[in-house]
Amino acid sequence: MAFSKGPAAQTTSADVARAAGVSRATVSFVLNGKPTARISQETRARVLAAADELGYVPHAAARSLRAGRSDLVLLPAAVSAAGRLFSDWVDELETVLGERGYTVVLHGNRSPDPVTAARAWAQLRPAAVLAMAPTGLTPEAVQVLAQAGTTAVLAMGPEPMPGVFTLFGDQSEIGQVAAEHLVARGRRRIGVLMPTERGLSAFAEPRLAGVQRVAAEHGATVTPLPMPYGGEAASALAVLCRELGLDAVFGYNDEYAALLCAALNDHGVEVPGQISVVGADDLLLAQIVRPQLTSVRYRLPGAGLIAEAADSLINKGTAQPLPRIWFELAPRQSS
Amino acid sequence: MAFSKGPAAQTTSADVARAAGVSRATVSFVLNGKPTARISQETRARVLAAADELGYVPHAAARSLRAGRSDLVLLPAAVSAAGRLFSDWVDELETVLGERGYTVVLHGNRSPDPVTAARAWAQLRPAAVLAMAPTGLTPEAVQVLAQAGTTAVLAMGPEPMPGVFTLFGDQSEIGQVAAEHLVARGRRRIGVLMPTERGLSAFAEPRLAGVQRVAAEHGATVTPLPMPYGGEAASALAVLCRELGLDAVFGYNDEYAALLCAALNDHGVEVPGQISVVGADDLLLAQIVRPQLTSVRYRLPGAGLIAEAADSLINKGTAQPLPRIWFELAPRQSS
DNA sequence: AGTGCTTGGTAACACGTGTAAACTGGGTTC
DNA sequence: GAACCCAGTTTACACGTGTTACCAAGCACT
Repeated sequence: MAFSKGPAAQTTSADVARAAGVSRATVSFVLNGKPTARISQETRARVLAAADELGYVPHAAARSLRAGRSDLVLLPAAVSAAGRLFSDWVDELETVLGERGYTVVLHGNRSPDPVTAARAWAQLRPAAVLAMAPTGLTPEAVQVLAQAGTTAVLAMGPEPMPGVFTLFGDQSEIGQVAAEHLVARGRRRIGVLMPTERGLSAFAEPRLAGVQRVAAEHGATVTPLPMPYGGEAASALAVLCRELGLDAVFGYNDEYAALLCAALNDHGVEVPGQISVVGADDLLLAQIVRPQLTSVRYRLPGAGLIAEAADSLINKGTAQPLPRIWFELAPRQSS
Repeated sequence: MAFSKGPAAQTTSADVARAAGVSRATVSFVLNGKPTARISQETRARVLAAADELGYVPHAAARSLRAGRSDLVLLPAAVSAAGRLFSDWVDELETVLGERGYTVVLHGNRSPDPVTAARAWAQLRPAAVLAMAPTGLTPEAVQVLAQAGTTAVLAMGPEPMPGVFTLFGDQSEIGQVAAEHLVARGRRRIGVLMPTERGLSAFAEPRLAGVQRVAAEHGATVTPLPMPYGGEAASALAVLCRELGLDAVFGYNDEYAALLCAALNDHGVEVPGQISVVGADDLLLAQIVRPQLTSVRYRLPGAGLIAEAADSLINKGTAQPLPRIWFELAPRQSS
C-alpha cells in the first residue's frame, strides 16, 4: 500500500469555501439557494466560480444523512425480468420521477428470501420502494423497511397489504382473458407454458391459475408445460403438444409463445388450424412473427400517475388510489 | 403536518446498544466482527439478539461516509437500451459483484450532456462506474468522477482514454462483419437501418461506419435508412427499399431487422431472394422468425472477469487488461 | 448617546457510523 | 507491594453536509 495515497481525496464544500474565502455555511447557502436575499451578489458569484473551478459535486450520502431522508427511489427488479413492455414503462418512470427531484435506481434482488432482500434495500434508506413486479413482498419485509425509515412502499398485486400502497392488478386475469378467448373458439384441451427462468414463477403461477379457473367452468383440461428459454426446449414441447392432442396453448408470454409457434411450424403443425396459440404482454414481437400472435395487452396507469402517488406517499404519507391494471385481448392470426 | 411525527424514526445502532445494555462501540464491533476475540460470547449473543429483535439494518450512507468509500457499483444504462443480450449479462454481473460484497445499481442517464450525467453519478460516490454502453464518456466527465473520489471507471469502447479502464470492442466491426458477408454474396446496394430511439445512435453510428468502410473497398453503395421502432415505419421502409433497388439491408439489430423482414414479406419482396437481410446481437428472436435471421454475434468476456477487473481497479488502482470483444457471423436463412 | 432594524456572514451542532486510544479490574510476575 | 499484562468495554473523534442560532457593522430614529 506504500504507493496508494489513500482512497482518493474528494473535493468537499470546505475546499470550495477555502477557495472562495468564505465559510462553509455560506457555500451551502449559495449552492442550495434557500435564503438568497441574505447573500451579496458578489460573494455569491465568487462561490459559484470556485465551485465550478474545483468541479465540486455534493456528497449524496452526507446530504441525506444530515437531512434524515434520501432522494433515492428504489426499483427492485432484475433487468432481464423486465420485458420490452416494462422496460419502456420503467424508463418513463425514471424520467418523471427525475423531474420531481428523485434519483431512481434499479437493484436486482438476488436473494429469494423477502426479508433478506428487504434488508439489502433498507441499507440504502430509500425514500420509496416501488416493487412493480409481483415479488414476494411479505409483511415482515415491509416492517424491515419501515424500521429503516422507508414508509413509502408501492407494490403491484391482487390484494391490499398493510403498510403497502397497492397498484391493483391480478396477473391471473391475463390467463383468464386468454382462456375465455380460447374456450369461445371451441378449444377444450389447453396447454400452458411455464417458464423455468428464475424470478418468473411469480408471474407464471397466477397466470396458470387464471386459465385453470376458466377451464373448470367450461369442462376444459389444462396441462402445465415447463419450458426453459430456448429453441430446443420449444422443439421438444412442440412434439409433446401433438402427442398430448392439445388444441390450444397459452404461452405465458409473447416470447415463449413465439418460440413455440416457430417450433410447431417446423414440425408441420398448423397454427391456428390444429393448435391455437395465445401470448401475453403484447410485445412488438407479436406483430413481427407470422402468423401474427394473438396476445393479452396490459393497461398500465401512466408513469405520471405512479410518480404522483409515490411523491404524495413520501411527503404526505398517503395517496389517491390508482386505477387498477386491467387486461384486454389483442386478437390476431394465431388463434 | 400535525399528525406527521417527522420522517419516520429510524432504528439506529444506538437503539441496539441501549436495548443490549452496552455501548454503541460494542455493537459495532459485534456486528462487523473484526476483533471478535475481544468481545465475550455472552454480550456478543445479547447484542445480536437485540439487533435481531429491533430489526436493525445499518445505514449505508453513514457507513460509507465514515469509511470514506462506498460499496456501490454504478451501471449507467437505461433499462430499455439493453437488449436481451446485455440484460442477461448485466444480471450475471450483478450476481458476481454481489458475491464480492458490492451493491450494484442501475441508473438511467437522462441527460445527454456527459458532464451533467457524470455529476449525477458522482453524487452517489460510487466505488466504480461501469459504462458498458458506448455512452458519450468524455475526459471532462471522467475528471468530474475522479474529483468526487471515483477512480475506478470501466468503459466499453474502441480506443483507450486517460483515467478509464477500457474494455476494447469496436462497434464498427459489427457493421464490418455484416458488410463483408453481404459483399461476399455479391450484394452491392446496401441499406442500413438507423434507429431513431434515443440513446441508440451511439451504437448505430459506428455500425454504419463499419459498413461504409467495407463498401468503399468493394465499390458498393450504402444508404442510411432512419427508422422509428414500429410496424408502420417498417412497412414504409419496405416500399422504399424496393423503390431504391437495394439488394441488401443491414438491420442495426435483430429486432429492427426482423421488423423489416416481416414488412418485406408483406409487400411480396423475397428474403433472401431479392433482398438479403442481416441483423446483429444474435438475439433468440433471430431463430424464432422465418426466414431465420443471419446475425452478428457478440463475444463478451465473462462477467467474472469484469468483476475481477473492477475489484482490482478499486483496491489496487490497476487491473489486468481484458480480452477484447470480438464479433462473428451467425449465418442463417435471411442472407 | 443609546436603541432598534437591516444586511451579510459565521460558529456550532446533529445526522449514524467505524475505529484508535484510553480505561477498568483482576490476575501474574519480579 | 509495585509493576505489568490482558480481556472486555467505553470514550472520543472523524466523515461531509444543512441549518439554527448568533454576531458585527452600518444606518436611522428617538
